[in-house]
Amino acid sequence: MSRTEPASAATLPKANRLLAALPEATLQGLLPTLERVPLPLGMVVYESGGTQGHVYFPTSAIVSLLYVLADGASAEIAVTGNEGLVGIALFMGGETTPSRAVVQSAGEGMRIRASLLKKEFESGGELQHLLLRYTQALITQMTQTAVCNRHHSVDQQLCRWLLMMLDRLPGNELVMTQELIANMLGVRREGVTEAAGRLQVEGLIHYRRGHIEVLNRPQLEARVCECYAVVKTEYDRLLPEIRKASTIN
Amino acid sequence: MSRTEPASAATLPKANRLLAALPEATLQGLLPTLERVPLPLGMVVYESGGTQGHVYFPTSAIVSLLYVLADGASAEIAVTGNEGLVGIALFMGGETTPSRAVVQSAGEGMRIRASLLKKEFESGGELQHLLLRYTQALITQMTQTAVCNRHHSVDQQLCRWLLMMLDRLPGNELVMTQELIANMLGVRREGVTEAAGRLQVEGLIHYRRGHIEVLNRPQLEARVCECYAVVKTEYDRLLPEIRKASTIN
DNA sequence: GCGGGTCCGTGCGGCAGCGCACATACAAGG
DNA sequence: CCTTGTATGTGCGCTGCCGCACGGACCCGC
Repeated sequence: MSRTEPASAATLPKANRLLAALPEATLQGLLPTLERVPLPLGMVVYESGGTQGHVYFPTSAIVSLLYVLADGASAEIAVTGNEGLVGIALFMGGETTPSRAVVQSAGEGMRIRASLLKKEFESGGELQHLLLRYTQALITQMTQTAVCNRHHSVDQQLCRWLLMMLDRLPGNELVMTQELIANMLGVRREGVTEAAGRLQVEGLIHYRRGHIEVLNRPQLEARVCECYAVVKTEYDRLLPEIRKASTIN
Repeated sequence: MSRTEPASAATLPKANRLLAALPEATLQGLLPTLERVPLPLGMVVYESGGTQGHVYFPTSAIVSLLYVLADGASAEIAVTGNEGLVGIALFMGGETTPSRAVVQSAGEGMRIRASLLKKEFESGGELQHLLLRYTQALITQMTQTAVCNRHHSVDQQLCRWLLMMLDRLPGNELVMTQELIANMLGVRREGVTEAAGRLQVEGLIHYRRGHIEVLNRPQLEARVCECYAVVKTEYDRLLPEIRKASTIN
């Protein structure tokens, strides 16, 4: 909102830090099918088991990988912002996954035809290394989610989730209802209401109808479980190229 | 135990279905550092964050990827038997992961120097495709673990865990204490005792001090949550080469 | 400025799983 | 055969989260 992003075709890809980390020549090779796309809130980028022709690189949007059970219950598996991409199955060889990708925070992204990206990937250069290291970072996020689901309280998980979103947003306010957060965490809406209420009483956040503002990030970090730091450290270790100065604490 | 496996260097690698699926020429290229190793119960194949020079292909052993929290609590992330390999970080580019790999069921495996495997991987042939598809299958197992941890009961998770072990064992008896199972599932030992007791009363399993025998697999499958089938279906879809006739139900 | 849809707050009963404590039973080795 | 270490059974109070129900508050658009 407060950002004025230059819209030229030459600089926009750089808004995704994974694309920005590519050698210039490689990026040029991708340009033919690289296109800017809006990613509105709630858009289903990939459906579970469905095949899709494009790989998405969020620039300002945030996309969640969500698993939906047969009975309708759901759980977030991982989150991707402008540090990553959505659609690893398209170069890992499986074409699809049993999970759904949904836009959680509206914005934009770049997309590339899967066939072209795969061709570049197969040529085995820096792009391949980068995407594989990103995939490993994503794996870490997924495994840590599994552990966190098993052992940590809703309070802790809410803190973790807020911090992860914050790392992928320009400001410190997120547009998000508690109902949606509950879907992501796989808990009751009331559970989120109570946890968020506690955080608000202590002055860490302030919220109103679908908006959450983080007032005291350090306190949030003091209260979160170890899972957050583990994932963040792995991202920094595996993908030093995408480090974003503004979120290094 | 009841199997008589020929020990010749020419056929032993085939006991790992991932190795068996490789083109003969590729397998030949790996032979120089391919060696048979015992994998005794409790052996730590990889330590969290540690670097290791070999990638392991279990032939008769079962290895769990385990995450151990700072307070000592733990949770299993994924399981690997003779359908897979341990050490994906060594070709994904990260060298290590924040999780531990522990032998859960004693047996043997083959190992290869990581440098050699990585070199073959980088040459981009069928081996690369196979390992990447295996990695995607493993990702599915991890994400499903996350979902299962969030939404399903200890009873259901125990069924899932038993079936996964069964798929990777020659017979229908596993050598495993309830304490260890509890560590894997990330629950109390007593919780496993109670869940296993219920299964025994209904005649699905029989156990005694560290041994569990599955008596009625179909009933176990009827009682398990959907997570088991999702993962199994993805393994079959992504890795048709490694399909094992004896466990197709 | 008013109405209706969405979002949030709260209360209540219920239950699964936890942490703890201790009793029992089994297996292996002297 | 008996001891010892380990594995399993059971009980109890507690807590975190669930499912449900409903009241209240906010915001947007007419």
